[in-house]
Amino acid sequence: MEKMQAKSHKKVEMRRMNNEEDRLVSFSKRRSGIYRKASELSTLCGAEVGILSFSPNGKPFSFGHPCIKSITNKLLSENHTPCDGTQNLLEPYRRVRLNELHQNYKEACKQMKAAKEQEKKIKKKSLDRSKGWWEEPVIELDMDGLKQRADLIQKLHKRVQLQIKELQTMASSSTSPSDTQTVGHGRGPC
Amino acid sequence: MEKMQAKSHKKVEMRRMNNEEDRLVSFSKRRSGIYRKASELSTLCGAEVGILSFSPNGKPFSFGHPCIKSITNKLLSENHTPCDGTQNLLEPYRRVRLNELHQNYKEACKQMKAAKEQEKKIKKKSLDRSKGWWEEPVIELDMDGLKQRADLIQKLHKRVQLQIKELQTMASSSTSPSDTQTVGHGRGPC
DNA sequence: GCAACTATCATTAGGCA
DNA sequence: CTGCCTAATGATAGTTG
Repeated sequence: MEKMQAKSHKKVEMRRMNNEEDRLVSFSKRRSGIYRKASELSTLCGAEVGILSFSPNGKPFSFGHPCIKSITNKLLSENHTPCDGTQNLLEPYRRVRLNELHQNYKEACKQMKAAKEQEKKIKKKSLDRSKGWWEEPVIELDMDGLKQRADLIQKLHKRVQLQIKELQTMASSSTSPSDTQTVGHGRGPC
Repeated sequence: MEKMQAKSHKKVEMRRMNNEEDRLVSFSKRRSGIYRKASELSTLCGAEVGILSFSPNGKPFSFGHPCIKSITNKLLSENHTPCDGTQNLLEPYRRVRLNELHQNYKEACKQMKAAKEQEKKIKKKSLDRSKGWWEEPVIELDMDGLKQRADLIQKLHKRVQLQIKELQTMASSSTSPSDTQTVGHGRGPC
């Protein structure tokens, strides 16, 4: 069929697209673009980048270079001494304290990761590998595997949750009562 | 001063830049670009995006739209019913199980957030506000405040950690022994 | 849904402040 | 580290398989 002179695109307004499908398509394309950018940033500059996003439909995606896990770990453990000749940001003393505080986060993250791995594995079975190394859709669960796992963890979870609630209470009473604001663009209620 | 005919840029090779300063400059510029892209993605498509990155020097930056916190929360709670007419990905039954599992993660995250908030507040005091609403450097801690907080949390942490370790052990024994691999680009050892 | 295409728009390297 | 500048590269809307 003869190729029509592609009308190419107009300047796009920066506001929520009206058409649902357009939003999804644009999301896919632009997400790819951002992943490429992030990858380049990492390669060119030696930085580490992690991205977590939700599609308009609420479908979650994640990206990491070298991998999401190392990003989250690095955020808190900081056990290595990278190219920090110039930065004296976290002194050893503070770091020790921070590390201890952050253990909680790391450990809990492992649980999440494990769950996500399972989802990923299942999803990946029916996934085209050549799509791109950087994309890891995290959806759709294996019913049986997850149920077993959830039952198991659920029991433990209840115990842990009690402990954590205690921790929450004491911690919040030692600081300002309303210390949970974040910056962000603040489009909606946080 | 007369403007020199800007030599403009050559095609850039996709490999780690040799010059350290170039890397830092490029990191800043490209990071800004990625943030803009993420913001656009969010605005145009109604998606939620969170980005965590480390500069070549290890300096951490985060970005979130509408805010980082809502992203991490949304990842796990999923209490709302968005535009999911087409997706039947997580059925109610599975979601309940998942929610319980994810409570752990959320609670632990709160601790982290609280700590990060504190860092941020302190840092923000001496920070140029006009730089941009989307950037939140998370560095440099308040010695006294953090110490107090850390001492408190440390005690509780130890108790919780024990519980979590149990949870870890039981969980991993119920799945494959080596279930902690992640995808990512895998540049270095994960 | 993604892949290819291409005319247009958008980002950015490099230089300087 | 960021902003401004310009020319050059890069991303992508709109369309077709």
